[in-house]
This record gives sequence, structure tokens and C-alpha cells, in this order.
Amino acid sequence: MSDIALVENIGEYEGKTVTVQGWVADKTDKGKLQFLRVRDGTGVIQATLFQKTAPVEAFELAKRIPQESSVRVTGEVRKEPRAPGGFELSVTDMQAVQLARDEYPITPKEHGIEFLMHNRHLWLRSSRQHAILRIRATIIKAIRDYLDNNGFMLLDTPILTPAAVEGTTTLFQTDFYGEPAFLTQSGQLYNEANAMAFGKVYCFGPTFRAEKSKTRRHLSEFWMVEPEWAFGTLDDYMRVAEGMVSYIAQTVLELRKTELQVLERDTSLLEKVAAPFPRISYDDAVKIIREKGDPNFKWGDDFGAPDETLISEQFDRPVFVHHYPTEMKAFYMAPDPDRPEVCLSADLLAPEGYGEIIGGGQRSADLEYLEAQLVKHNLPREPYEWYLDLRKYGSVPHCGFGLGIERTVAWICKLDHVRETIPFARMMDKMYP
RNA sequence: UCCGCGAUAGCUCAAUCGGCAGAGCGAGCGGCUGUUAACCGCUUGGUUGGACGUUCAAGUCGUCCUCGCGGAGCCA
Repeated sequence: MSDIALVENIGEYEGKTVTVQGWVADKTDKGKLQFLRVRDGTGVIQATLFQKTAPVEAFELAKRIPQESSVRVTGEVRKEPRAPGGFELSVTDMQAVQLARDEYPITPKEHGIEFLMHNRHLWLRSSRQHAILRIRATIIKAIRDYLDNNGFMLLDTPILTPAAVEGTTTLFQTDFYGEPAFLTQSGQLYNEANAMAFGKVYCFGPTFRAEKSKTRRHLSEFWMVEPEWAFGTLDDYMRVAEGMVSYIAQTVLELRKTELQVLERDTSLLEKVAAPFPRISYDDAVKIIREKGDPNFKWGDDFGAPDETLISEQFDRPVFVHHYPTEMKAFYMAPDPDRPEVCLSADLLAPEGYGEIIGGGQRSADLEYLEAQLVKHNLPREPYEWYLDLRKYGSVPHCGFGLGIERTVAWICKLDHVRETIPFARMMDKMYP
């Protein structure tokens, strides 16, 4: 029995005989010459069999084997410029683990999105999906590395929660031992408690929004990283956020060249993603919209998707929009002491029309202000009692932000829709597979 | 929730004015010693999303329904 080799390391085995375990992604029958392209999860390698030299059983199997059958293929690794990937396996032995029983639905030709989403469990095997999801994994690791290396501690927040964080967004309700409970829409409030206990923290997990949104930027279940730290200000937040996003872009450019190539991503645009990012105030953003878009845009309105695109088009890298109207933002945002109608908040808009990927800001440290905000926002006090405690026992200025993973992946990969950025997207009216 | 578009073979699509429902891919069989979404020949393919209606005649026109796609609002 020869060594099991992974396709991603196949170059290390040149001249040696190894076994690759995987699936027949595709094949070409040339009569007395058979080409199989075998995928093992780490890559695809071409396995070649000549009728003249290969064992009879192996050759016959290769000739007959249906697409997506699972196989063990043994052969000598040869450098071969004509083969995709540059290496090829000259097969000396081959066994089927299982012969695919039905016609494989996904062919190398085009398919519609409805069909592909219905076959998502199989679509994941294709090279484009491999590229996207490897980049997703790299982005997540880059985020974790950046935060871990900058003194942040991972401290996860609960998924089952007793109340809305921001009150406005629709929540998924579930049953908690007979009591209503909700799937979290943000780790934000618990993060603040964690930050008061540990200083610099972050949570990383799934987030649920029952919004009836049907756009390329929405999922019902998505992943978010939320750093939060004590003694942090609005400026501190923007510095950490731009550092993290730059690090994400640089890491993907460095480690995922092949994948970006598969996706035909213009990497020159990603190379520009380096701190510092431009910062403009909400007031200035409104001016841009009035000049180049809607002249009647009202101060105090939130930006629509076309407005965000217009703003981000003015810059060649992500842009912060800060000091939003206090009314527009969550109840816990700290108002600007010099100008209370705006708050110490900022969103980061990604380039190329990808819109908001980060929202965050400085939180109010003031007990009386937050008590008044709860009343103003019609929120019950009782579920927030513990949150108010944080302002009783050593309240300090602090800040934090949330970055949406799927929107970030969509932007880095330049995808049309976030549904391809997660293995199994949960969208309005869509739970299969 | 609102606006727009769509549903025809396993997949991607075509079908002129309402007049015999087609092609490519896939699959099956055969051929080919360098294929890369191969190529060549043959074969296989249908409750035209559902219900009702108009008509001598409906994939095509009308009403209702279901599902999907795109966008808006809202958000990350």
C-alpha cells in the first residue's frame, strides 16, 4: 500500500507512487487513453491511464466509472505541463469506493441559480465554491489572528436571548422551557459586560434576523465578529477596524492567489485596501448625495443602497461615515457631547458598491442617559437591569463594532450575492437543503 | 410587505400572427494515445408549474393560485 497523498501537496511526491482518495470530478474518454480528474477536497489532479500500460481492471473501471463516484487511485506522480495543476498521476491501480448510482445533476455547463441552490449540497463540490469558501475560511482566520494578536480575548455571547438588543429588528422566536426566547441578533450588550470584566474582548458567531429581506446582501442567518473594549473611543474603533480590514485583504491576497484567480477577481483593487481609510461625516455624506444623487435627500434619513454605492464610489478604499444622527442609531450609542443630535457612531462602507460591512461606535457610559433612552425607545427596563449595572459599577467610555462575514466575503470575492459565501444559506422561505 | 420579470426534456434555452413541441448539453451505445466545459456518429428523451375560462384549435390569449428570480424598504 502506497502513501496517501493530498492533492495540495502533490508536488512533494514527484517521482513517487502515491494513492489519492477522492471523487471523479470529470473525465475524458479518448478510447485507448482515459483521463480522470480526481478531487480530494484539497485540489484536483488528473489521473491518466493508457490501455497499453494500465492494468486491465483499472482501465475498464476508468472507462466506465460515472461522474462523482468515490475512488482510490494509485500511481506515479509526474510533472506534466499539459495537465491542469502541472502534475499528473500515471495510474497503476484504481478501486471504486462507490460507483455513483444516478446521473450526477450538476454538469460542467451552465445552470440556473434556483437549480444550484436546490442542489447546494452537491454544488459545494465545484471549483468556484471551493475558491469562495476557502477564502471565507482565510478571512475568518485572519480576523481571529488579528484580534488575538492585538490583545483581544475571544469570549462568546449567548445565542438564546430573553429580549431584543435593539428592539427594532424582527427576531426569530423560540420556546425556552415554556418561556419565549429569541435567537440573538447581536452579541453587543453581553460583549459590554465581557469588556468590563476582561478589557478587550470579541465574540464570533451566528446572528439571526427575521427580516423579510430579499436582496443580494441579506441572509436570515449570518456570521458576525464583534470586538468590544473598555476605555475605547470612536477614533480607537476606527483605527482597529481599518487595521483589521486591511489585514483581511492583505492576508487573502497573500494566501489565496489561486482562488482569487479562479474567481477572476481584479486584485489591483484589493491591493489598495490599506489603512488609513478615509473618514467623512454623515453631514459630508449628505452633501455628496445631494450633489451627485438625490438633491432632495433629507438630513436625518438613512442611506439607501444606491446612496451607499454613490458614497463609496468617491473613494478607492473602504470609507468610514461617522457622526450619524442619534435618532437613527441604537439606543446605547453615545451622543456627541458638543452636538447631541449626532452620535459617536461610524459605519464602514466597502468599495465597489458592497455597502455597509461594519457598524459600530462609542457606547454611552452614562446611566441616566441610558435610562432615558430605554423609555424613549419603549423598551422595558427589567430585562436591561443587568446592562444598566455596567454603568453603576465603574462605568467607562468604551467602544466596539460588528463586521458581517458574508458581506465581507462577497466583497473580497466580488460576488453578486451573499448566498454563495456560506455553505448553506438561510434565506427568507428557504431552508433546503 | 411593495414593484417588476419569469416557470417548456435531467440541465440551459427556442417555438414567428393562436395552427405537427425543437436545439444544445447530460445520459446510453460506438469511434479516437494528450484531453482540459474535448471531438465525430447513432440512440434516448415532454402531464409546456396548477386550476378554470375564451376558441374549430392554447406553450402562446384571459382570471385566480403556487413557486422562483431581480429590485426597494430594513439591516451586517
